[in-house]
Amino acid sequence: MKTKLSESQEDYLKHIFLLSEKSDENVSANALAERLKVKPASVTNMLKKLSELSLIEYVPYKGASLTSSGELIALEVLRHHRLLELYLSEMMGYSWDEVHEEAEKLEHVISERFEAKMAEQLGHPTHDPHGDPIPDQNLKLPSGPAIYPITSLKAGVTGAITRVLTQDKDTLNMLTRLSLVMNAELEIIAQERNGVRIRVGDERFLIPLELASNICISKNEFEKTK
Amino acid sequence: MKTKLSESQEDYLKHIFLLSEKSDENVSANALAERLKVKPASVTNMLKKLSELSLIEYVPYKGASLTSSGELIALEVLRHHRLLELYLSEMMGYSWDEVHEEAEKLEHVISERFEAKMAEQLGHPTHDPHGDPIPDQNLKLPSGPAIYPITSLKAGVTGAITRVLTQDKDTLNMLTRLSLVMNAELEIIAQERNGVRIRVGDERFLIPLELASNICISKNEFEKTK
DNA sequence: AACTATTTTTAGCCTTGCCTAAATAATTTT
DNA sequence: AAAATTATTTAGGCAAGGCTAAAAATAGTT
Repeated sequence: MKTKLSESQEDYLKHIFLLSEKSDENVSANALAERLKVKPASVTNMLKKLSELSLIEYVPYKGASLTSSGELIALEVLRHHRLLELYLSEMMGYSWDEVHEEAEKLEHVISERFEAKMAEQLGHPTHDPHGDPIPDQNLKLPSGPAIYPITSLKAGVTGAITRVLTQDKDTLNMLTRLSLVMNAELEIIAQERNGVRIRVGDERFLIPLELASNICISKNEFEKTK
Repeated sequence: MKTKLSESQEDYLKHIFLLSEKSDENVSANALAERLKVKPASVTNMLKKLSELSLIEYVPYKGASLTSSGELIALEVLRHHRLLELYLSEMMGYSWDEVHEEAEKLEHVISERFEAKMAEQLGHPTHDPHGDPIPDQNLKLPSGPAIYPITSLKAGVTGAITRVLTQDKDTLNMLTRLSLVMNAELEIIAQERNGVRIRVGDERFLIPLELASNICISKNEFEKTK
């Protein structure tokens, strides 16, 4: 149980974690296969191995969920990944659409020392460049202020972008061109059947639903009346 | 021929390069096996594959040497490795006995972009923390000032440490404790049968031959007589 | 030149992590 | 509830890159 896992195994655990976050249900072989760009049969194989190692609970035909030790490993990998994204972005001049790929490779390779150095130099940050939360040294996820996908907010609400739930390079690049970057102020103009109409500075956009559901803001407080 | 090599293949090429540097002869399966902590039979296998790929010239029982395309790959890996060592040391507060291990893993994983960013931030350096030369963007090794292992110098010669040919953590740590670090000024007191007697500051040491042959200095010029 | 010792190679096996094709279970439709 | 569709698992294979044991080549000694 002390043996170091393969990169592949770490990836499986990471994506089981990420998929569980969304759905609360057991993670299906199919969903994993799609994520990992691998055939479902290969997933079944790996799930059996991870189950042997007590890193997941796996009931054939019923999907998998992490055990607590599996979850710790997933969080460790996630911490690596998100610290790396921020490090690349803050310290090495990467743009937010470039960080994901590089982090994806490095996350399995860096030492605890490297992780600690990054965290230190970054001032023990709580969120990466996409607003994703970074587990702390004890692998606890930070409890940030409430954030909302812009699809869930009423017209008139304003707030700053705090999270963008995609790692797709081209999408991120597109958002950059629209000034829809981290911390950008934004107003919800209207929810419509084909998207969310918003204002950013002087510009107005109609963001298609699929994209809009990935953009999250923290609502501004009502102005304090003095 | 465009296909990316495995980490293992890259390592073979790197170590063939490093071994050729020393001896000028073909690299033997045995020497490689020892370096790579692998059995000679495994080496033979890999040499056949690398030969297939025209990355080495391999004559059974006669050892291997790099082709020019194999050498380019070795130099690329070496550039990654040495830039990483310097980056870890300069930008992340690693000590020189810690950098090797980490660089060993990262060298196969970082992108060209990462390489370029490091080089840029470090001001396109020519030597790593052990004084090893860093191939430039075009993979040319820098031609530095002449350096000499302290075993090869006469009594009375002084100079600054410019290269230390070991990556052994404990040896490096020991050298640090003795203030035998990069750029330290040093005087050769005498060559003796059991080692080289030297002075560093006020301290005098007798460095065993095996270690001494790994420590290189650039000789000080004679004081200009005005 | 012959014999011994050392290196190197061959042959066959193992594990990891992927694949395809076929079989089986679960789910949805009619 | 039976049939059809979809999801999952089983079975058998493949490539990488190690391993061991045995055979063959080279080198060193007498």
